[in-house]
Amino acid sequence: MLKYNPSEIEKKWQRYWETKKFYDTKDSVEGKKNYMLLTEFAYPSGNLHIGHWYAFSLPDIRARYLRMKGYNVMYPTGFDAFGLPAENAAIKNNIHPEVWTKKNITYMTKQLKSMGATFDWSRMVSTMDPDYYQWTQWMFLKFYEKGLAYRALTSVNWCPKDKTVLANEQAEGGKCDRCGTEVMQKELSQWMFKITQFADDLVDGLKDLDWQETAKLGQINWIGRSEGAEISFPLTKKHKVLIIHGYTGSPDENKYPWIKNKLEELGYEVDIPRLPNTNNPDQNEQVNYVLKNYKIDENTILFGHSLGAVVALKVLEKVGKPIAKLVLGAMAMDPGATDSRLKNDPRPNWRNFSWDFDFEKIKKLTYEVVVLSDLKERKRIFFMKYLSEKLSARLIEGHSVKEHFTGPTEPMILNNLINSIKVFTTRPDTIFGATFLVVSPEMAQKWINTHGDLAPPEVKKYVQDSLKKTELQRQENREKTGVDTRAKAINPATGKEIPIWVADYVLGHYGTGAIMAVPSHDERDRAFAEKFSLPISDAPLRDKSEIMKLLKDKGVGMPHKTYRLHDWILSRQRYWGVPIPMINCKTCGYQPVPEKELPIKLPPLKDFKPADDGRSPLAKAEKWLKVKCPKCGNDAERETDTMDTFVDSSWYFMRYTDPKNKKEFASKKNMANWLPVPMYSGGAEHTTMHLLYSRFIAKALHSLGYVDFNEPFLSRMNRGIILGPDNQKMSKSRGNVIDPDVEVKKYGADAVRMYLAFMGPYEQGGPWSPGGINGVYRFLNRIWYLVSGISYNKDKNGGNSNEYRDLDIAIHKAIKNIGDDIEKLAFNTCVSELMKLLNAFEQAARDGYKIQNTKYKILLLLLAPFAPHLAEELWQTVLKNKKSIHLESWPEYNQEMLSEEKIKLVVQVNGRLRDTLDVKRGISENEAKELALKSENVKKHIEGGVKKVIYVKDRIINLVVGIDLTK
RNA sequence: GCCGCUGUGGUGGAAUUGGCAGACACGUACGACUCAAAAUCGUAUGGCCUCACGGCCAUGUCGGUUCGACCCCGACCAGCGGCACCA
Repeated sequence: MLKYNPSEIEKKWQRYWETKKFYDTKDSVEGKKNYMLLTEFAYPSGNLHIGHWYAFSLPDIRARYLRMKGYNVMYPTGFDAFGLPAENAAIKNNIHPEVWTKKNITYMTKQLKSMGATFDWSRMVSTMDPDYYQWTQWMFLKFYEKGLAYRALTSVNWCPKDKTVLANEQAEGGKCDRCGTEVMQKELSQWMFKITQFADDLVDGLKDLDWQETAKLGQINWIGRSEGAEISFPLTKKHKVLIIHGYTGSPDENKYPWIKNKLEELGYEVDIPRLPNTNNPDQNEQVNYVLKNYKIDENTILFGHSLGAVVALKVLEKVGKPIAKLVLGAMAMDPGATDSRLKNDPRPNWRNFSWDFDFEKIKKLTYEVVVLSDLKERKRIFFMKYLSEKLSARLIEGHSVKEHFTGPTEPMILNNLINSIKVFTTRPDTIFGATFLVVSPEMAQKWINTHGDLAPPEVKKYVQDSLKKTELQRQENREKTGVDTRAKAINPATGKEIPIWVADYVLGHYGTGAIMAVPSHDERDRAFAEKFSLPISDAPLRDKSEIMKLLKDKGVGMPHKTYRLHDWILSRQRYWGVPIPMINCKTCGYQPVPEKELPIKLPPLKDFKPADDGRSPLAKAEKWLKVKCPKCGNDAERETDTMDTFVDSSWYFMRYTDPKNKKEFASKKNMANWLPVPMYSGGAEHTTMHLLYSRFIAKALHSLGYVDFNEPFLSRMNRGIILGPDNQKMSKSRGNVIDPDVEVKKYGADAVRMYLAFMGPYEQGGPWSPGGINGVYRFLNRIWYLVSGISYNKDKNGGNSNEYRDLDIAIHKAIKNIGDDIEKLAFNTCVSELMKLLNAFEQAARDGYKIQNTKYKILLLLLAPFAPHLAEELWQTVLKNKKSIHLESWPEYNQEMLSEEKIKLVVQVNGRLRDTLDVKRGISENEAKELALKSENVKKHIEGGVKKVIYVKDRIINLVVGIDLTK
């Protein structure tokens, strides 16, 4: 008898399966349902670790099982090939990232093949392949077209060591997640994806997904939706409001008298110039009229409505001095661009209005710009968005407003005219206890930018100092700091005047960047109030909806949602990534690369180290860099930043469905064959990154009509982590690393796979136990000897089915339980079942039964997904089957076999076990009672007399004695 | 601080979801084989009392609901994870 030699048989069968292309998946197969089993593809770090085995070999059990159940199963894999570690390793070893990465891919492919998994290598994708990243670039362009990708100046996480920007998700706890260096805040212009546009959908969409609760909650926490209200606290400083009416308008027109009246009630001074020639306006004439007759300074709030907004912008541009606030309501559009009504307007002066503004200049002249959209015409909304982007303005979309703001009362305008500090709160019901306001240093800085002269020096100093600090430094010091701005606001609920402070415990990037402080209800506010002796009010709570109604009626508060989630900053100042397909032209600004020029290939570069000025190494690729502007044809430069690799990896599963497509990232038809992914397993560390990004990309593509699904992953299993034998995280320094190659050499791939399956629940992981894998290895040996020890044609006497009944029952139970448990991904209990089944076989053999060939076959079929090599070897070599075991069907179980005729009935007295009876299945309560009462041990315990009998058929009979049931 | 998860033998873990707690393994002890060891096979293995039949205790702690609770409810303790000066 030959010994079980895994390394020999495993190589043999791996070659056999590969040559026969067993696992190259067809797009569809007649009569079979498609099933894509997705696991996160690997980063080509250079070596497979035990975690990879856990990630890939366990889902493979399910893949093999589903194949046997008749599915057309795709089990794809690939490589997430771009990224920082490749570049760092490359720099360290003085080898090109591409060479390094390709070498790793080759080596890891070999390692992956040693698992004996059913990977479909014909569909392998690698994100560094231009055929792949051309579509990553294409998606960027499509997103750019629709405003889902944009460039903006933001405060970003900057790693001084890696010299690159990091997403919030990559800078958790204020440390770079690659190198651990403390992250700094830096103001940079970056490309971003508008993931916040889908924030609600990303939260609400989870409801219908079959994901682990922990994964769902992780995302919900990360998105951090808070529902509350945005409330305006008017400043006590009385401003002058200058209202510029629109085309054919006048100070007497609809809402103006009402607004004027209301503002004056609040103590504002209001001017509404009666503009000359309102029915046939001339821009210069109107602008000059305003400039001549009205004083405009830092106390002025300027409001322009419709065509008046155009006048207002020109007025401000000409004044050239800061004003308090600029409000543009329902602004008329550039006639050349969109509005045919204007274009065809017969009045020549109208058309001669200039829409050419120096937006940068205007931005610097205002502390705050608000754009009010009337939300009635789509073109107009588009223009309002454009305008608010140009001016970095708050865009307020009107709800239930009169068309073009022509109602006799317009609270939305009034509310936004008042110069106020807006706060976000989840507790509007505490507003009566709000005794001061606190603004963040970021918000204060904006105000200082335009009104620097007015700010007290200690405020300037405090703001400067705190903005220098990193996020981490600001959070380290929990002791409250802050200064009084000396400005005052009115609490709109109490009407009382309250101070405004600036303090760094208020964050600039959350909510409005300012809070109403309620020391009586908020610990932080209390600590602050106590430290600086600010008033604390014990005003009682009010009913939330009552408060909201009050604030709404006053026009100072609206329900509002805020998110912790920020837009996805995807620019990376790095070489080893996908170039962002944009061109920067001095005259035309950023222009998209024409689609037909894709892919923009990463230029070969010898020196790919990041520059000290923070510019991407791509800036050194001079030939590549210099291009013509696609719009004006003048000299221009390519964008030198590359994309965050999470962009690459957020759509790779779509490519699996159509990996060779040259015309699309994947055809809708092919995607329909496989997507959305029914089952995705991977690491819990990706909950708030990869999984969230992928969901966003899918939703964005869906909204643009390129994919038919809105959620990419219907179910998700986060797998656990394999720890070292010492129950600690594996690490070289601890010396507790288990090398899968070593284990495979010692015990074989089958044993490694099966032990990983056996060690515990998949979502839990656990410590690697050398004894544990040895136990599994022993089990495989026992199978080997059991099956290869049989001799044929000796089962002639085995026809007596009664003799085989115990074994048959064990077999049928195993078929059912293993199938059920694989479906549940409860691999550990599957292995237990297989062990029990082997015990039953061995018991039968020990009892002298001759075991039929067909029974061994079932044993091997059940084993096949778990130990595919051993099962194949015994199936073909020992049992002499011509066809591979992996082309066989999963065996059927016989329901009758599962319900044994004889069962053990548990007899309890007062719920305590007193005896077990061997009885026939299905006996009646009376029969059971009679039998139970005969039991000697039961008799001893029922002396008080049986008061009540609980009978659960085929399970238990419980005799209740001496308990007063009337109580 | 908020949210969530988990507590079962010496160890990893089972338990048909309210019906025999500890399946299946690891480990340990003893035995068989062996000159011996390893490997393999067999027996035992939650604790306490008992020669035994059997009994009592036992699923983090305390209490409750129930004929009956690892499972449901309440309070607490411990560990892990996510978020965190997020208003």
